[in-house]
Amino acid sequence: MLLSKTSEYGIRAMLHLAGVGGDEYVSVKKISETLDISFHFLTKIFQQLAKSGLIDSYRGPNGGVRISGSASKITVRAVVGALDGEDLFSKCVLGLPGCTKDHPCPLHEHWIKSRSAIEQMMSEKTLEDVGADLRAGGYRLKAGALWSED
Amino acid sequence: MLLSKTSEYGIRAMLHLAGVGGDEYVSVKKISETLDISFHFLTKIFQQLAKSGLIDSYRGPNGGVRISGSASKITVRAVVGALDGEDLFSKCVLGLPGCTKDHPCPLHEHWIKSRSAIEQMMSEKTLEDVGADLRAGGYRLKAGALWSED
DNA sequence: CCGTTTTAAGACAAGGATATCTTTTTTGTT
DNA sequence: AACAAAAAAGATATCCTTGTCTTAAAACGG
Repeated sequence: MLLSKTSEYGIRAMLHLAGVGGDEYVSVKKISETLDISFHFLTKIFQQLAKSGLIDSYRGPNGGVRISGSASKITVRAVVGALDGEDLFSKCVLGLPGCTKDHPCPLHEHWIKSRSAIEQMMSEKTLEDVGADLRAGGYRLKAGALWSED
Repeated sequence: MLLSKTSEYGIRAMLHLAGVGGDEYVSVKKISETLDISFHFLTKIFQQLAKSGLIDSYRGPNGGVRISGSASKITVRAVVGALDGEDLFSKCVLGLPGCTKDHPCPLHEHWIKSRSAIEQMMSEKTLEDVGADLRAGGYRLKAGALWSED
């Protein structure tokens, strides 16, 4: 599996916030119900994202979470980095420590190309871009329905 | 992590066999010591590879494992498929079931390109190719040393 | 000041991946 | 036939991810 469940859920939740737009706080409970994700698990994911500075959180009635700063400054790449760490973008495909151009595994040259392609793909996708895509329609963030039908 | 430890070890072991060349049986014990991989764990991995038809095994003195058929017909892609299954090459990056061109997640179009690039990279690497690379020198299959220094 | 809503934090449970150990079966050698 | 070498198979242990549950802390409204 490329991404952990933590990252899968975290990305979906962040993209959902981007689709909602604005700077209102949205409760984690609401998000978890909308996206069919375990509430308590999602809470912990947002706590990690808060520590990484990607979201703001606020307690009490009408509290919740929101994207921190501008959605145009946050990429899917940053969400994965905050939740799964840098391994996907830095480690050897065979798990060898210190696999570099000078001390390569047999797949090194080829893997770093694929790895860079993944990183670039995730880096050029900002939350703002995806939010606009979602509002334009035709995309899904959960199993059953289109985003607009959430 | 892109690949499981099972696949990481399995690929390294298969590439090692390709580097050795010939159709002699090599004992799993020897391979596990050469590559610093747990013997019992590697045994189970080879059992899976045997069931998938990628290796032959033979018991008793001078027994062991060897690549089944021609090393030019087996790719890294096939090893991953046998050990980790098809998920990496078929599933949605966000884990959504039924994520297709008609019912896409917001990353679908971009992800299938990266996914295909990975699959193609692994598909064009045959064990024979890598075996030749290893014998030519300069590559590693374990943490410390070059393959020729195994 | 009290009750409600919400995130924060911690404890715990289930499951799978990883790893180790033991026993069985097959094969070759003496 | 007896022994040794090696894979096959099964049992068990450890760890991390995933998921659930409970309690605490913060914020708001009456």
